[in-house]
Amino acid sequence: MITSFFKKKVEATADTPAPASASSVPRPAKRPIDEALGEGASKTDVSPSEPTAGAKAGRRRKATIHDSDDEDGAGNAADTTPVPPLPPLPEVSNSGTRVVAPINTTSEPTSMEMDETAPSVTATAALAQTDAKPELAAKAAQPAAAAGPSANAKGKPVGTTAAKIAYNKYDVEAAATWKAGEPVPYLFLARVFGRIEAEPKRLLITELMANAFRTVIATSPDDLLPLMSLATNKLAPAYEGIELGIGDSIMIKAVSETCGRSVAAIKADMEEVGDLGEVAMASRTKQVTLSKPKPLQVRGVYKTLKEIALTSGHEAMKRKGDKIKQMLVAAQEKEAQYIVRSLQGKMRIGLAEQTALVSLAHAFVLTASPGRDAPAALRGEALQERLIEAEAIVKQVYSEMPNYELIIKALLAHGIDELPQHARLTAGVPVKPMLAKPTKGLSEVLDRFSNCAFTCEYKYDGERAQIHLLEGGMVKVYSRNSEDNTTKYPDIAALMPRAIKSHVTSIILDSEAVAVDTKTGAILPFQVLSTRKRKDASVDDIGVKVCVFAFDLLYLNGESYLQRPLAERRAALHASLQVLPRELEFAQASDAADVDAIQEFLLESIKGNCEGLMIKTLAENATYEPSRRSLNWLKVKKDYLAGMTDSCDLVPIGAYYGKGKRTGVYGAYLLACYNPDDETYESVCKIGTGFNDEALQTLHKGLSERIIQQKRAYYKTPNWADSSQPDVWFEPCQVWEVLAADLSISPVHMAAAGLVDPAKGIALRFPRFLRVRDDKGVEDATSAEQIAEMYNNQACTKTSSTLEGGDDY
DNA sequence: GTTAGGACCAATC
DNA sequence: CTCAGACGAATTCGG
DNA sequence: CCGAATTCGTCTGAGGATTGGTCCTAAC
Repeated sequence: MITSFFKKKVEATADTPAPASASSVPRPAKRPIDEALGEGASKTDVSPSEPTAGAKAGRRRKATIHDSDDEDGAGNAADTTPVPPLPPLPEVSNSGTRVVAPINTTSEPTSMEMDETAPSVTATAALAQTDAKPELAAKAAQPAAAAGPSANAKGKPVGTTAAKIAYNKYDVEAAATWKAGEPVPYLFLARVFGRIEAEPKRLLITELMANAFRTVIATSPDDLLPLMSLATNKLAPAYEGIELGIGDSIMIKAVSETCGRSVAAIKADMEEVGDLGEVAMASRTKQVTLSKPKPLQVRGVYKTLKEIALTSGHEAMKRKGDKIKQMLVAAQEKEAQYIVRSLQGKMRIGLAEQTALVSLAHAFVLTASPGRDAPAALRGEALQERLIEAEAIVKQVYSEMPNYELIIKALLAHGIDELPQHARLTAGVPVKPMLAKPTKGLSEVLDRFSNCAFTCEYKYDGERAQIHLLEGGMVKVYSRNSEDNTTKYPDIAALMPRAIKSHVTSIILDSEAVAVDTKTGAILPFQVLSTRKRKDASVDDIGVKVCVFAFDLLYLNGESYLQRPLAERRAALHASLQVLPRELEFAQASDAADVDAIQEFLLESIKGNCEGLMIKTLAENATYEPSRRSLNWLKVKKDYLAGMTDSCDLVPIGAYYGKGKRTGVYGAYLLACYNPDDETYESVCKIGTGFNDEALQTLHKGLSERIIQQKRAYYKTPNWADSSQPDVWFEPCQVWEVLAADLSISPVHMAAAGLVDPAKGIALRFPRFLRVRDDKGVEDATSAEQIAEMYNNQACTKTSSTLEGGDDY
């Protein structure tokens, strides 16, 4: 019966909806910041909370390329500034030529020139009033005009091995308004961030950041670590466990208090603007401050953020709040915006770790270092090769030693080429784990690995555990994100000495920690694992037992195994450990290459309460190098398999305003199933992924017409705090097809409450939007009873396994 | 002063 | 964890 | 064979359920 239900779903999914061409709705990746927000004092001010501003923001949001060009043009006009001191921005070389999207042939020729001269200058107040010296702009414009749009500065045709990033025309020293050795003003960084945020091209972003690094290296190298940390929003290595303890709620309060505005007013602005940082900046700019506080410094902001993170105990929130307010009060231009974003943990400027690492590498190539040619000696292709080489070194080193402090110290002291000798893989320091790329099915896997040896392993539904055994016997356990989980897993620490064979003195292994029933040995669901104590657990009172399923070896007896092929690493793994049943085992693996055998193996894995398979090459391209190819493994999860899916038809009953790039549309919806027994709609999950831009627009438009003032009496929805309640409610009017990986007993959602658990309802795990079901009425939505049935039908829920769903494909 | 519950956060997937 | 969009590089197509 | 078109890989930032830990507040 259930199978037939699934079958029905499969058919339903088969007829594809007309795919919307993404080009039909040109939405710029980055919305230029609204002028109204930046210009506080100088212009007739329009508060963002006022309706006019909202309308304006809305228009801007749909801006096409034209608008961005306008922005560029406006930014070109240099200005004077009332706010000293003003460090000049690093100048970008004009290697990049804007390639206007082929669909949009309407852009004017002017866009080119504008772009060449000042690719990232926008009309924001902060940047409009920059120092962009006219001479500089003119200088930059000239060679560009001469070279033409499809050639780089040297006039070489684009396409061959033309310069990736030219790195000309940046006067490292002149960019600094501070004297060498003095602290770098935070304003310098804030302006760089501003330019980066306005720049969609990654190569130019890389260049902007690299130039900022160059200037700081040349003048105040002590500030390089703070700079890197602020740019990537990492206060300390993950394994040191330093957390800000600040979230949106606290930030909203802090902003409202600093700016003397109500929380409600801030929230109202958020609806329009979609970014608390911008709201803070706008509110600050409008404030009249009597005494001017000392300008913020890069190292000062960094230090304060760390202090905030380390604040704990009685009145901690108050003390954190005070520090935040201090910074915000001292903030000028866009400083407030980026301070707020740092505290929120989302810089959203289009530059993240990977790009920052590249910039860092490039900066050191372009800076004279011990035993290296002066950068001036490097030109053209030689320079490019050098940049690429440096990039690889830095990324590689970072993946083996994810610690900016050590890397930057080593870079400053010894330069790039010596870096690997000073920051290498060590037991006790986590390695960035290798990740897997999702695939849509076995056929894709076979496609990809058609001509090389590969192996399949069970994909266990637990938690990644990178286990280090150090010389001397100490054991450390790290998570997927390099957090130190040692005190969470004293049981793993205890089993390691028993598991290693006698020749092993130190080892790093990669594994999945999975909850198991010690009596039966059965694998338990992830939900059970997550109830384990997280900190300072003691071996004696561990409620949930764990079995470690080891699948890789990265390091053995002082030697790195990262460069060796998987076949070899796996052999060493098996040779180094002995199985301790229900405590440490090897991941179930099969080297079979024929389709039927793999299919069978996949089915078995699912019957064994696993998520599916991991597929990895054994010999070629089989090293453990997350830096070079982070997704060299493939995963086949059961929810991608036709016939094994949990697909539902659900009704959107509420929605949340989107933030960031979803500003102006709903960012997420609350979905419900239908319970015909008492004619209610019971919430089963929120959903915020699977929509393309067009769907976001259409759904927003369509459902905005169905808003009701209050939620209906027959909506059974979570008992959330006010701050989590949907921003709007809808009448039941649409049915959406939604895919999920699993169903879980929910502490908040209401679906099928009473049918499986006496009080709790059921929720979807990893829900994603597939399409609107125009063919279904709201009362044809998946019923509460069906949800319960689907829950009970899951492999891990079943007692007597009758999972013979193989017939479905 | 102590404790219980709630709000919020950070972490896993 | 899932997903979409953007850029840039690689590869394929067509004259 | 070269330039244009297309595909592919990488990176970023939107968003999900669920849990334990921390701090605050209100009641005792």
